[in-house]
Amino acid sequence: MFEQEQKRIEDQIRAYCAGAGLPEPKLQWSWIPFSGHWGISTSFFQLASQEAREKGLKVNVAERAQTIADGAAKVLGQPQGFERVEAVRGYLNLYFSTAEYTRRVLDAVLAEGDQFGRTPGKGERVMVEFSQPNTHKAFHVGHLRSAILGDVLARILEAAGYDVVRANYPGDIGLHVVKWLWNYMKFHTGEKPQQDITRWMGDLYLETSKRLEANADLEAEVRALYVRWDRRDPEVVALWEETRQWSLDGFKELYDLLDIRFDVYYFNSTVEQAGKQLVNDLIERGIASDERPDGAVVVKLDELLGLDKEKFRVLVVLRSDGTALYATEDLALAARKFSDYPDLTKSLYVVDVRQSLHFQQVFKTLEIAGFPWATRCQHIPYELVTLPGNMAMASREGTVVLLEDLVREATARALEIVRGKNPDLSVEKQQEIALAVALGAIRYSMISRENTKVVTFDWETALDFDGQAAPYIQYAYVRAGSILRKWGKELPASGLPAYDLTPAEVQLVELISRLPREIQTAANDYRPMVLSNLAYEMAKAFNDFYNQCPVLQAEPAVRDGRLRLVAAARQAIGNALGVLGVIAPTAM
RNA sequence: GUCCCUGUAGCUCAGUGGAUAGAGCGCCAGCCUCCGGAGCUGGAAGCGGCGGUUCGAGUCCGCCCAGGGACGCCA
Repeated sequence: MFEQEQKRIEDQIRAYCAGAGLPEPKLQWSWIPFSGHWGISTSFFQLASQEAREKGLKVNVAERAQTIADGAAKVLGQPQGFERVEAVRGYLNLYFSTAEYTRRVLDAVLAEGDQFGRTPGKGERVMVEFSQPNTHKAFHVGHLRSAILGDVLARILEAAGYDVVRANYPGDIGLHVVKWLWNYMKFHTGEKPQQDITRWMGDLYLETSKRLEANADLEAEVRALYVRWDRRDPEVVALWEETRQWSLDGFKELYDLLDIRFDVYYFNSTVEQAGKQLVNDLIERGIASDERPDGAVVVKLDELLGLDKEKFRVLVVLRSDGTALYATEDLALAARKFSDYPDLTKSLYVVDVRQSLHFQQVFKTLEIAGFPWATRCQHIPYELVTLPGNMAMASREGTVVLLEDLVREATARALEIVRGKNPDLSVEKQQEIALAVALGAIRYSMISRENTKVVTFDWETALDFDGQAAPYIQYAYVRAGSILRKWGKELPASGLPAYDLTPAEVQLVELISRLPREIQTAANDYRPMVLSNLAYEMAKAFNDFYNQCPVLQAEPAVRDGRLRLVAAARQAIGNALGVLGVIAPTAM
């Protein structure tokens, strides 16, 4: 937003350095770090140090940097668009004309409306694969991180101008499914889930695990059933298809609840054959070694690459009995994606960090096999959601917190508060708000930290709506809307603020102005946290402003400026929440 | 054994190589005749260790310590 001014200043400083016989400066700008001040800053330490080296001088770098900064400040004088230039402790600080820049930022936000922060199309298509749920199992809080992280990543990439394809890869076949079918056929024939489908499926899975644990002899029956599946026994296939659909229906309900959608579903069961073919091709081309019947089919990556130290190790691509592994299917899936969408510039996999090596191996194998798109595949790892005591959530152990339970508890807690604060609202409206708050809080907890950090789930934190959490941001949004509703008229026309802005106001405007840039950063680094942090900071700055600066009671000239600021803050916070997939309510 | 991730306040986390390391929770003390107290103000409290690079290191490099994870037929 300030590129032109910055460029002009840079040219002047360069000219000054050239004239003073100094080396060419690099000029890295940063924001003035003192809150309540708004402007850009650069230091001359590097330049001073470089000069000393080149000229073989022994100087005090800090002093020399200050001298250079002084000189630059003198040359710049009072540049247009800035209200103050200072050289202090080796830094050159340029303070914006806050009135002018504030007007510029607010005008941009209000003109762009819900597009503010978003970047027009880049013409690049990216696929994000996320939320790979196993059918016939429960959907618990541990599964939530991939679903939400992937969804938010997709939203951020879209906002940053990418054309995003959202892909789901359900695990719809495998031993866990056959076990479930075995239990169903033996003990539950004819039963159908009525409501809470996913819970019902999960309960049956847990029951299955317990039965098999209690009696090891039953494994033989499961194996027999697996053989029937492998032969595509019509009865088994029909039951598999029917029960799989129950799971998918259940997942659909949960995704709808979470406002998560997919453009394409790749089912695990549909890439098995293609995977085996691909492996055969690798064997023929000498990339994979067929060690059957004594061993499996493997790709000796380090050997193929001529590496001395072990790095990629060995990837098993087919079992010794010829059946497919996860790796078999992943090879085919990657190819399928680029066959369906040849123009993908990136194929992202949002999968937990434990599979880092696996994906490195798969992608490297594809690269060796000569697929030109192999280098466009990238794993986006994230850490797990665990229970206190670093206990993993495991369906077969039953040590899980179900998504349904979390949403229900959180909504109940939120509803209590909403009722107390908004007794006049209809019950439906109260419930709607409570759900928005609950879902927002859940979402935020999954994306407000580094992807590589473990989320420890505990009920107390999950149900705490105070402080650094989505409800705090939603609350700031509601308060801003409340002021505008009370005002009830058109926004005042644009103009330079006719008063000196307080530090709180400057801080708020500055944060708002960052939104477009931070969305880009979040997209480039695949780090939603960058945006969730900004959203929180904007909300915090708004609450500061709200407490310190009366709007409607202020004298008209001040009031008009602040009304535009409130409207812009509301817009920016709302847009940020939108990109995070958090509902911005009108009351709460 | 090899590789990856993590280590910042009592707890949970931020912190583009740059100025005074910031939030939340919890604790203590305050703030509703004033636009919504899911809020605000103030207070106590911190970079795992040792070296190195650099004008400058929480940040980069090396080694160590601690926790977690992955390492040929689980997904």
